Amino acid sequence: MEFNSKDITKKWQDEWRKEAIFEPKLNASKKKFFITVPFPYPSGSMHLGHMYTWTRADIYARFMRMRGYNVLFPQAFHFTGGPIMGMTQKVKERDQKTIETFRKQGVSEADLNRFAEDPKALAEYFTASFKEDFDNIGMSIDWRRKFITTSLSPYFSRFISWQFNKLKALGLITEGKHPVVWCPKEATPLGDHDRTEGEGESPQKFTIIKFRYGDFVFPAATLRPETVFGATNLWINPDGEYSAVKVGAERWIISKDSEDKLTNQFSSLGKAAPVKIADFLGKDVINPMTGEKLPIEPAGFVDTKIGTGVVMSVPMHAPLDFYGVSKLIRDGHVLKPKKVIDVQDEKNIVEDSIKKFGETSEGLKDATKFVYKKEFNYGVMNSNAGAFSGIAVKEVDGPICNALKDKNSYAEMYELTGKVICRCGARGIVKILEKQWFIRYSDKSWKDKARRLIEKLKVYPEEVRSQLLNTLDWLEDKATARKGGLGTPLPWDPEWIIEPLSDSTIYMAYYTIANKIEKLDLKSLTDNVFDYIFLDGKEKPKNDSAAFEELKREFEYWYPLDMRVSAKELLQNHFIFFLMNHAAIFEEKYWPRGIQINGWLTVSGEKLSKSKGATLTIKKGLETYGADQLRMVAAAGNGMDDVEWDPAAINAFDQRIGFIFEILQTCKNLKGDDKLIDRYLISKINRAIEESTDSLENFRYGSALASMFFGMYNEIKLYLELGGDSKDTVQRFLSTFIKLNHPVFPHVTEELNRHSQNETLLEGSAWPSFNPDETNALIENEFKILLNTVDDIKNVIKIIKKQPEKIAIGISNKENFDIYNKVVSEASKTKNAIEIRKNLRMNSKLLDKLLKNPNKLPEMQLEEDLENNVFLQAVEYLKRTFKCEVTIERRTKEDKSLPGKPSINIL
RNA sequence: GCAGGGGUAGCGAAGCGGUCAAACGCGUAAGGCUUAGGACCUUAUGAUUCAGGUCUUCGAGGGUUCGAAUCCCUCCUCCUGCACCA
Repeated sequence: MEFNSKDITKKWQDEWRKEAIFEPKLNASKKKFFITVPFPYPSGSMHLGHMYTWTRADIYARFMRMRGYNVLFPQAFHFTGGPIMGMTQKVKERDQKTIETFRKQGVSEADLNRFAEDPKALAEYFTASFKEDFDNIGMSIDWRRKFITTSLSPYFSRFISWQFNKLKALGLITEGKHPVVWCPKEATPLGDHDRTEGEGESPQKFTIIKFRYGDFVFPAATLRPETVFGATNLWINPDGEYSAVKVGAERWIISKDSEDKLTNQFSSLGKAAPVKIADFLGKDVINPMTGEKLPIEPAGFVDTKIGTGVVMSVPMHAPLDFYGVSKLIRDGHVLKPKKVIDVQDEKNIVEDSIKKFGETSEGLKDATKFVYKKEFNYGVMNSNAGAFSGIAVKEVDGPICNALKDKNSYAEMYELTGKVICRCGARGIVKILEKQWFIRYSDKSWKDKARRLIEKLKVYPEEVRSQLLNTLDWLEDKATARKGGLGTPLPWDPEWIIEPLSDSTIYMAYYTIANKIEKLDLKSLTDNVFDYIFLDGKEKPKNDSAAFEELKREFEYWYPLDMRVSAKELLQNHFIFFLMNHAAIFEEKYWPRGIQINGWLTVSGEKLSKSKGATLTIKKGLETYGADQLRMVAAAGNGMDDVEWDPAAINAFDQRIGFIFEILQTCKNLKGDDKLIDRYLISKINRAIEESTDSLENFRYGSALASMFFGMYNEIKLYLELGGDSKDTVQRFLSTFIKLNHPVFPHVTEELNRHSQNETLLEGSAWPSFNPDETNALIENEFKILLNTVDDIKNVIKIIKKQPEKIAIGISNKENFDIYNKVVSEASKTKNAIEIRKNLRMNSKLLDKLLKNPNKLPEMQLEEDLENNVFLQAVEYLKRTFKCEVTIERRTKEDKSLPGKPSINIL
């Protein structure tokens, strides 16, 4: 009988659906397990890269189902934000690449026309396409709970409104201003993906210190306000163009180049009038912190494009300033440089660093970096810093800025960390958005709560935990709404639409009620109702109370979320928000319990992108390879490793499954008795159960596969080769193999299971249990010795280059075994060969040999009889392998035989 | 720049203080099967030796230890994220 794994896929999918196995019901007597994957954007066809993460989740869902859990694995779709609108726009503009991709994926011209008109049509088309692909690849998803986001889905929108009202009531939403990278031509924020140049560049805050000269203010922009105590003078570029600008009641002198920039950052900026900067040279300004008079000096190195074009000179802490000031002093100016920061072991850090890096402009730049870093990390303010003396540089920024504010000498501005060019060609600038809604992720007590959550969380792989905790440290407030795109409006300010990373943080709770809530009257769903359902709100809603009670029971049964599965790029954004929002809104008992982070599926080392994805769609993959075959790819990775798409590996699957099927059919005819090899195989079966259970549980699917699939396959082959022929053992093997592999290869294993006269579905059947009493390390070890000996014999035959007539294998004598076992027991106490020899007090060649290499001390006890029997029972196998007479003898006197290493005589 | 994670055979990887020349998979080679190819089966796949031996490797360099791919330090290099962008 032929076994075609592709033909049976649909059959079993239908069977599972018919039994509604993926649609779990509340069952208080059963442990539940709730697992999710972040919802996808249905803005194109699903490709193999998508499949990777979902398959990993599905394997877990099926694994837990077999272990007796009531598993909920729902899936919704994200319509919020730009991706879907973006695609619509591209179709509308007839973007060639997009149109081509869609056509390849089988989108008709009529559909394309609909997409151009309506983002919803596009999203719904691909939602259906995703769902179909999910089903075809065997995802055990509960589709009753499917929903979409945005105001297109009023019930979900209501839920999001509740969430945001809740955050606001908790004081976690504020309104404020915010610097963004901005395209002046398109008048929109410039995200990384909108740039042709300058990815990763961001606004950097500069402190502006106001130095006054009469009515004028010289605003020096600096990254290091703490050095103000050591300022000797100001620098301006004598060849630069400068202007006087009204800022409030003040008149600022700034470079002409910085006018535009500041216009976007200061709403109160007045008209600019050019000034002759040379007129100010040599005039004295007042240092607001020290009251000292500082002269304005010329310097060609001042870049009028950076900051305000006015620079504070701090020679003892800035190599460039040191260089300039030294020159002035040589020319007879009276300037008195002073140090305000001390760093241990660095007396003259600026001078030394200039010597080290050289006086070229490149060298001075490097020296500057070096000094900044050193002083920031290790510096302490000294007595020249007055009240700030003794404070570490790291901590002093805030207090000094406050002091400057008190003296009305503080302002701030932003500068890009590098050049940014928009796709439209315009050069990006920093703009301060004056009115913007924020989630206060910087809130310290909120972070503390989140920290507690993360410490209790199960994290796979474990390394991810420290990354989450570290992310908390730098996490700042996040803008949470914007003016355009799809989404749910902010309930109190509906001009603003909640952005995608913010409306996807606690929606897993919505899954628990998604299949029931839409039957209720939308109008009845007040915030009080959600409070009642999710937060145990005191106030029991009056209308429809039975229905609400039911929702509450569902939530309380299924929550918290047990596992969230996703790829590594979401870790420091989505996951951190997801965890923080749960910490803020839900009671501790409903905090998430686990997350899994995986890598990507790569092709020639690169992540599957939209363009590559177009050719590696699920539909194509299913046609070419089959569902279980694709699933095997997802099971290849451990931890956060990326997995390379390797279709060649799929051969290994078909071939081995074919072999298992063959055994399944022939094993009925077996009639043998139990032998040592049966005990060996039973022991190995138990090892496979133990190992693969542990690996699956920890999302180490690559290891699980090596054990339960490849490992078990190799063991049954060995068993049969060594003459194993017990029907019971083989059937035991088969049923274990089939069950262990079911989470990864659900279709094929159901088929194999049915062929073994088993009428019940594997889905829902019990996971094999590990029985330590059936393992036998001694026997396993002896079979390993047998195989090693076979290798040795082959090796020798190769060397002597002749077909042997007879092979005599000698098992070592009792005396040797005794010595060997004594060494083993000593070696369990100490690995020190000298000590072992001291403890054993005996002379023996064997002992010398065993102790020769302390790295290779024997670790496992051996039994003479067992070794003898294993070889005796393998005689037929040995004869077959070497095609000659083979004898097994016990050696009474010394020959080359050692315990665990029989002697070989080839004649 | 900051934070986190990696660098092991031709490739993907396992091992994370002691039977490690390195599981498992892929690839490659030889033989078998076949009209032939594919598939499949068997064997080999660090170097050297030619009676089961020996030597050398785990990004580079130092250190700790009887013993290090595994622990510590320095350096090189790759990947991920750094927010209004999903």
